[in-house]
Amino acid sequence: MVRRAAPDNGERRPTIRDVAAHAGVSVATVSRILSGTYASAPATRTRVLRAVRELDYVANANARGLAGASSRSVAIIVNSVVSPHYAHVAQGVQDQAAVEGKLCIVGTTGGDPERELATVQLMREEHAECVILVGNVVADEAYRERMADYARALALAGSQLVLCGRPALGPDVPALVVEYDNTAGAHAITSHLLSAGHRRILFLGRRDNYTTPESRVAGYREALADHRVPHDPDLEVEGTMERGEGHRMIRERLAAGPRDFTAVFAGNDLIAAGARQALREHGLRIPDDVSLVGFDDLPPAADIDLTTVHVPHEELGRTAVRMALQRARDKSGLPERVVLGTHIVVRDSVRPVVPPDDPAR
Amino acid sequence: MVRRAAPDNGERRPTIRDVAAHAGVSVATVSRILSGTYASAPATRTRVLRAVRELDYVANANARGLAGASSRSVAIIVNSVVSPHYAHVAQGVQDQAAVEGKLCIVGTTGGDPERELATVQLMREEHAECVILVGNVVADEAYRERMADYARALALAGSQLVLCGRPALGPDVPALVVEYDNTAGAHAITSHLLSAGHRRILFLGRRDNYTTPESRVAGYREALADHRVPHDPDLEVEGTMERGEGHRMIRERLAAGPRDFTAVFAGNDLIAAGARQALREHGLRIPDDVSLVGFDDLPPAADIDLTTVHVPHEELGRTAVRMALQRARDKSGLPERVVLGTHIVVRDSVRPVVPPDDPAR
DNA sequence: GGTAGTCGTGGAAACGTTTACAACGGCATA
DNA sequence: TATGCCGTTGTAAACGTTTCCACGACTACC
Repeated sequence: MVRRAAPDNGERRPTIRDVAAHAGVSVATVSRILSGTYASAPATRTRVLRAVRELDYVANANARGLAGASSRSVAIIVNSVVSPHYAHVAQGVQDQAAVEGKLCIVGTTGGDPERELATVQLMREEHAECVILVGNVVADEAYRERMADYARALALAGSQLVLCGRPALGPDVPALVVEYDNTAGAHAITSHLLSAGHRRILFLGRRDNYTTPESRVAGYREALADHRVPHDPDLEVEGTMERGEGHRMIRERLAAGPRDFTAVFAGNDLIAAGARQALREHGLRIPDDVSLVGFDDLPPAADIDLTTVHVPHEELGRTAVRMALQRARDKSGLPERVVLGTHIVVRDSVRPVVPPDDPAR
Repeated sequence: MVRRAAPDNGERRPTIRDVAAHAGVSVATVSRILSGTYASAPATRTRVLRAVRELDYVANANARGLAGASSRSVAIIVNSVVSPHYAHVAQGVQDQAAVEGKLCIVGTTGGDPERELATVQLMREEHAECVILVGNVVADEAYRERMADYARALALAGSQLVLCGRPALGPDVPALVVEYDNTAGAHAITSHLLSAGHRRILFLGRRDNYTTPESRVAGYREALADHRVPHDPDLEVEGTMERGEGHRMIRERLAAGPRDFTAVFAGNDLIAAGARQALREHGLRIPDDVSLVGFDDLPPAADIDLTTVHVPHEELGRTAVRMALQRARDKSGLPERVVLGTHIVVRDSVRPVVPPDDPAR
C-alpha cells in the first residue's frame, strides 16, 4: 500500500468500491450508473444513488481521466483577466462551460510568449478538451509556426486549439478560429463620423503588425476612401491599447501644435477614456468641441456616454467552446472559422460639424 | 488493450515508457528525474532530458494525480469574472499560481448557492490543492453550516478551503480566511469627509446582513460617533453594489425633496460612478457642489478622479494562495486568519465645506 | 418445450504515473 | 583482500476509474 495521506481509519475519501459495497453491486455497475445514461434496473439505480448520497461520494477526476473518459475541462489562455476585453470573453467561456457541465481552466500570460508556451504545456498535461487562445498578437511567420506546433501537439493530446480574435492559420493546421469583424466595425463608425460632416478624424492607437489595431486602421482608411476624403497619414497616431496611452497621444498632439482635427476615433474604449480626459484637460468639451468614438463597447463606454462599436465578447467565448465541443462530438462537416458581426452603439459623443459659413449659426 | 483514441500507428502521444526506452533507462528513473530534484547521475539526467525534448513528451496530469503526487492546481470560485473586484482578486490568484508553477481553475456562480455547490463538487473531484471562495455574502447560520460542510469535504479530498473577504467560521472548521479591513477603511474615509467640515453625509448602498456593506456602514457610523456628529438613519440609503443602483438612489433622493446632504459616501466605486452621473444630471458639480467618495479603488475610480479607499485586491488573491500552499507544506503554527490593511487614495472629489457666515467667502 | 434474443450485471484488464523496496556497483576503510 | 556503506538504478505494486467480454435470467417466438 502506498497511501500517504489520511490515516486508513475510515477518515478516507470514499471510492467507487465503497459505494459498490454499500449498495451491494459491482463497481462496474456503479460506474455505469454514474457516468451518463446507461441501461440499468431502476431498483439498482436508486440503491446506488442512495449509497452515493450517504457516503457523500464524488468521483476522482484523475482516475476518470486516466481511464479514458473524455475530459471535463475547457481551457482559456489570455493576457490578463483584469482587462475588460479578456474578462468578457472569459465570462462567455465560463458560461458555456458551465452549461456543458465542464470546468474552466484559466491561464494568463501577460503577453509573454514564454509564459504562453509554458501554459500551453500545462494544458497539454491536463488533457483539456479544448484550449482557447485569445487576443491581439503579432501575426508574423514565427507566430504561425508556433501556433501550428501548439495545434498539432494539442491534437495529439486529444485537445482542440481554438484561436479567438486571432488570424487563421493554414488549412492543414488542426485549429478552429472565432473572429469578429474589426474592419467592418471600424468602417461603420468612421462612416458615422464622416456622415456627420467630419473630415479630419484623428485615429489613436495605430500599431503595425498587430492584428487588431491593424484591421481597425484598415476599416478607417477604407471608409475615408469610400467617402472620397483624402487620407492623411499624419492623422494616424501610434500607441498601444491602454488608457494612459490615450491620454499621452492627445496630450502630445495638442502640445505639438494647433488642433487640426474635429473628431477622434480611438482604437478602443480605454484609449477613448484616456483621450477624453486629456481633451477635457485642454478645455475641449465632448461632443461640443470634439467628437469622440471608440471600439469595444465595454462598461467604461456607457459611463462616459461614448458612441462606439459593439463587440460580442461573451458570444465569442461561448462560440469558441461550442465549436470545439461540437467538433469533438462529430468530426465532420463543421465550419473551421466563424466571423461574428459588430455594430455601432450610438450614445452622446458625436456632433455634426457645422461649416463656418453656415447661415444657421 | 482498451485504447480507444488515436490509431496505434505511432501517432500516439508518448508516455514515460517511451521516454525510458528512448533514453535506455527505467521508467522509475525518468519519473525521478522529471519530478523535482532527486539524486541522479548527470549523464543519465542529460540523456533523459534529451529524450524528453526529442519526443516532445509532457506528463499526463491525470496519471500523476492518481499516483499520489500532490496536485498542481489551485481553484478560485467567484460570482463573475467581469466584475472588476473579482477580476482583480482572480488576477492575484493567477499570478501567485503561476509563480508556484500551478495552474488555476476558475468557477463562476453568478451568486447562486446552487451553482456554488456544484462548483465546489467539481473542485472536489479535481483534487485542487486549495479552493478559494471570494466575495460578499449573507452571513447567516445556513451560510456557516454550508461552508463548514465544504471545508470538511474538501479537507477529506486533500484540499484546503480559503475564504477571501468572507467572515470566519468556527475554530474547529478547517478553513483559512483572508480579509481586508472594511470597517477601518470606511472609518478613515468618513473621517476624511468630516475633517473637511461635512456633517450631512449620505451613505449609498446599505444592505443589512450582507457582510461587506454591513461593515462599511459600521465604519461610517463609528466615524460619526467619534466626531460627535449625530447619526441620522435617514441618510443611509439601501441598494445593491451596482452602478445602476447608484444612479437610482441619487435620482430618487433628489426627486423626493430638497438636497439635505453636502457629501456622498458610496458603498463602492461602481455606486459612486452611478451617483456621480445622477448628480451631474441634476446640475450638481463634483466636488464644487457635492463631495463624493467611494470604496475599492478600481480603475473606474481613477477615470472619474474619485477619492476612495484602496483595497489590495491582487494581494488578497496572492495571499490566499500563499497561505494555502504553505499550510500544505507545513501543517503547524501558521495563522488561520489574515487581515490586510486598506488606505485612502486622495484624488479630486472632495472640497471643504465653507460655513455660510465664513468671512473668507 | 426448445431456441434465440434482450437486458442487467460482474470480472478483470488497462490507463500512465509515483514510490517503497531491493539490488547492484564502486569506493574507502580495516 | 575482505567488508561495509553510499549513491544510483530497476522492479513492481498501487492509485480509482472505465469498458470489454462473458454470463445468467428472463421473455418471446416458432
